[in-house]
Amino acid sequence: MKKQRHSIKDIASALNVSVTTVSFIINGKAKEKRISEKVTKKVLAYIDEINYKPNQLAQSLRTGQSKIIVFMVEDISNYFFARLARIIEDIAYEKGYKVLFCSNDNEDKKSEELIALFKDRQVDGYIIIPSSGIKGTIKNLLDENIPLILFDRYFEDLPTNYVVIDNEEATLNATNHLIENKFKNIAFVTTDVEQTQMLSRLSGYKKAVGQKQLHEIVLKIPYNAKPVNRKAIIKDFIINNPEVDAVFFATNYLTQDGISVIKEGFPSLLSKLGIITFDDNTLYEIFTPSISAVAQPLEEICGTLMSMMLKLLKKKEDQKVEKVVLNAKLLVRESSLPK
Amino acid sequence: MKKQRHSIKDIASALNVSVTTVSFIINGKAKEKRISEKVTKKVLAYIDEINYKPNQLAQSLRTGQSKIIVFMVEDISNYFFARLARIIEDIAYEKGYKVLFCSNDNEDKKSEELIALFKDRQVDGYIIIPSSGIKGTIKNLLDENIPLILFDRYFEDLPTNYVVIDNEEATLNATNHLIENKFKNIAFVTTDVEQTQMLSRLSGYKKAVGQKQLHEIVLKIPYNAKPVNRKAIIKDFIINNPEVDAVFFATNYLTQDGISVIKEGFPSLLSKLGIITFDDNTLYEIFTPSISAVAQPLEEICGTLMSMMLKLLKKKEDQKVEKVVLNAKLLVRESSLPK
DNA sequence: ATAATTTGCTAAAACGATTTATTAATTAGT
DNA sequence: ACTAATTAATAAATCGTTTTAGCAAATTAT
Repeated sequence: MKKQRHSIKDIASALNVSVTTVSFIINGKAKEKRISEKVTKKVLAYIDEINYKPNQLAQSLRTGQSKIIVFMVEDISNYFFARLARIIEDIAYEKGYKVLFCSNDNEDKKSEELIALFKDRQVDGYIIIPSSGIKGTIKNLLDENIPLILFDRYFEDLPTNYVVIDNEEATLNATNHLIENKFKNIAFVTTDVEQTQMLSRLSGYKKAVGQKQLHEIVLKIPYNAKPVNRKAIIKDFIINNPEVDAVFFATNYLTQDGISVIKEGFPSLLSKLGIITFDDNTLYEIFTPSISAVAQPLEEICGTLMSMMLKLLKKKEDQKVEKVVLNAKLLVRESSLPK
Repeated sequence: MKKQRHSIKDIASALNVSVTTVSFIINGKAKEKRISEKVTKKVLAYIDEINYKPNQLAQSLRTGQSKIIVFMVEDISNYFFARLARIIEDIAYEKGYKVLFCSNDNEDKKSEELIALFKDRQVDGYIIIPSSGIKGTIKNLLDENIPLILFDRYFEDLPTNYVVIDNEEATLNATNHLIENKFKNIAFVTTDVEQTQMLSRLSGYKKAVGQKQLHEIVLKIPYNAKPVNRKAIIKDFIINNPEVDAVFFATNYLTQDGISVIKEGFPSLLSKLGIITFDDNTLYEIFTPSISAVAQPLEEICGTLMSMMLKLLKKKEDQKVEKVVLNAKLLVRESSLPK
């Protein structure tokens, strides 16, 4: 019952031409290779008739091109990454590429395992959110001249292509927005990971409060802390800093923890506190109060990533390293307006 | 500078043995094929030394196994699907499989294009949320004896493996919960797609209100309506049905639309109305009021899917069709409790 | 009429593995 | 001492493409 898959060989023998001829025709090299109009038509017609589709595996083996790219993020179930994934997917499929998505949980071991895995599979290119300690592995990819783009964060001293947003500018603006709306004691809740994106976000906040001579109130939560512990830390922080009238959460899971703590422990604060979060979520819009967010330009990020990738895939040699910095946008909602 | 990738041939010639011998050893058939202990050790040592990894493409071409499975959902950026994807990813990678995720937007054309695409790539198995009109395509996969599991919904008259939840039971319970909490006029907001999951959800609701002799108040929103139009429809519905004291949203994007409409147009209703939504989201917990949700057992669904898939991949012949129905869980939060 | 080109097509190698069939060298059996 | 069985290894076919190198026939040039 199993339907027969056709191969070039089948076509060739059915039409009494050579495999070479068929291959040339399929690959649009008929004219260039001087295959007669007559034969070309015959073959194309037959291909159409039996609905022949080349075996991609064989093609890949021969050409060394798998037509697969890797998109590695922290956690594909996270809203921000999932949105990116979807946009990348659409562009890639349109261009004839398939995408292997994977999550590294921002862990070096996972990142390295995954990269090793993909190498055996002759993946054509990598778009990666690197965990902090895989500079070596990234450098290897670089040395092997494999198409590679980092995004969201990067390594200062590694000449890689990357696409990031101007995190400092983003938090600077957002913090200023809070200041303009009369918030005086703005806390910045972030993690302790020393990656470029987080450092820039912190630095933007510091710049803003510094310029206005306000107090820096920073809470760094250990990256590996479990949700319960993170919440406990935030709760303590709120108790110990009663002067705080606004909170800037540097990443979305912290926002979630923070709001949860406030809702449980200090419900009256929810409408009083100024709140801004980094990375938007559709649901923030329908929160009560709706939550202001720094939104990354998802389409633009993905568009840039993919057009860079396609360029890299075309000609692998002597390409200049491209560093792209895009701008985030502050979505002002109720939570950051005067109360 | 490009690092040389090693092939079996390289190993063979470096050690003065045949390619066959090396292959046997790599595949653990040394004893079975009577390769001497001595040669085996030598080869293994060398493989380890140069860190040889077989070329998966070549392997796949020869064996017909790509070690790739497809996971097709409506939209990978949707929270529910993204969560599933992540869990599937973890299980698959652990078992040596890679996953091609893709989104069909519940459109037949996309689904069919994607499936056609993957066939050329010799994908080993498919886990699919089918759009409503691809019964034919699914049947073809079935006839070709390709490992296939549908989930979330299925075709009544097609003997496919599937994993779904008991939607009827879920909405029946959830509706009863509203009734027990004194809500009398419970609206059910759903879409007009005639797929098994949506029909069952509706039927569970109808059963519940029927048993208690309450009014059926059902709003079916065209699946293809744009968010703006969906909201307009919901708004009209609210205006025209002032008796409604609770709303059951049959799927998560409708919840979003609904809350948005309520927040904008009828803010006082938000705390008065009973609300339940289908499919949970971490953020619902920290909403004000927190939103009660019917939560599907994600881990269980994915675990079942993958163990079924691995079984299918092992021995392709004469397998019984498996139909698994799991139970959802009602997460009771503020929105469905008495006011 | 002969040499040089052009046209139309193809044989065969290659990609990197797996697997079947076979060979050569030992060892065991009688 | 001669056959049978076992051990150790390998040559070659295969998966389905792409691509290089080349051949024969037809055409053009001289």
